[in-house]
Amino acid sequence: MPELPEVEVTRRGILPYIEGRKISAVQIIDGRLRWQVPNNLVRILPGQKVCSIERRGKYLLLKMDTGYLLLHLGMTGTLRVLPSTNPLKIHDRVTFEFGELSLRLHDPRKFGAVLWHPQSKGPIEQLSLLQRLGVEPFSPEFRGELGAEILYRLSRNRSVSTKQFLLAGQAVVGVGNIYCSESLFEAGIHPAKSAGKLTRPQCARLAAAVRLILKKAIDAGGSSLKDFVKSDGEPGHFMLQTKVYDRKDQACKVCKTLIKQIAQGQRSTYFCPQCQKR
DNA sequence: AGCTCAACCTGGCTGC
DNA sequence: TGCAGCCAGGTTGAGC
Repeated sequence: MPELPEVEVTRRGILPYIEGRKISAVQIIDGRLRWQVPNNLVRILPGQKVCSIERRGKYLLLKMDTGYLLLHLGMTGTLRVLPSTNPLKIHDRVTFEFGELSLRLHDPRKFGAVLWHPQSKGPIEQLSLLQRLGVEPFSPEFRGELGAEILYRLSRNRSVSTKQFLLAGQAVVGVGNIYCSESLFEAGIHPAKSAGKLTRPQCARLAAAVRLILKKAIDAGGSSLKDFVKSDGEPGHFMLQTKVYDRKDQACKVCKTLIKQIAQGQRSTYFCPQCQKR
């Protein structure tokens, strides 16, 4: 689930309950995530206030009094705010207590991450994990022609497919496997086209498509926010109605041609061979 | 530098 | 039913 829209919806969902509040306790139920969750969080975090909750790519950045708490949802992570009296569920990995409320990271596949970046190590932007990320799709730097220019410039002399170029997030962040297929369809670009051969008009269409698809997905998820605090159960699935993703052998919603599925870099790509051209 | 691919994990579905 | 095999929303890092 967690591509940029889902992470952003999560950020907005937990914000009203967590921002400005102090952590009272931390429990690491199973810290063997992508990287080992630092054990000292249990000691460091209690008493610290969540000053703000920001997002960079698919990372959530909780600004604390003495540093940043970085959270990543990986492939299967969810963050929920629950009454702290609720019992832990299987696959709950870390729980942050805020008095009567708990913020819980639930992550069956354990590809998520919980990291600590103390103020003493400098600005969060200098963290190598964040430094290699492309620009934010909704930032001024990616608005209008600037977005097209970034895609065009960074794709020059690249032999990888446009699908892999976009998914890598070096140019623009947040486009995961689902929204990558959807964005390429929206832009009418064949996923196997070499990134280096993208024309300027194609880059312009792709930049616009990325902004549109991600925005639509965020808007669709926003409607589920009112139910963000639940005693039990999963957050409602708010994935955008897809035009190509997971629609192999189904009719294209535009031209009725059958949607194709191919593998690119060990990931599935879906596209319409009629609507999307090299 | 850029590309490909294995690896990290668990669960759910398909097909025998 | 049981079980093997395959697939899944992300990202790093090794090896070429």
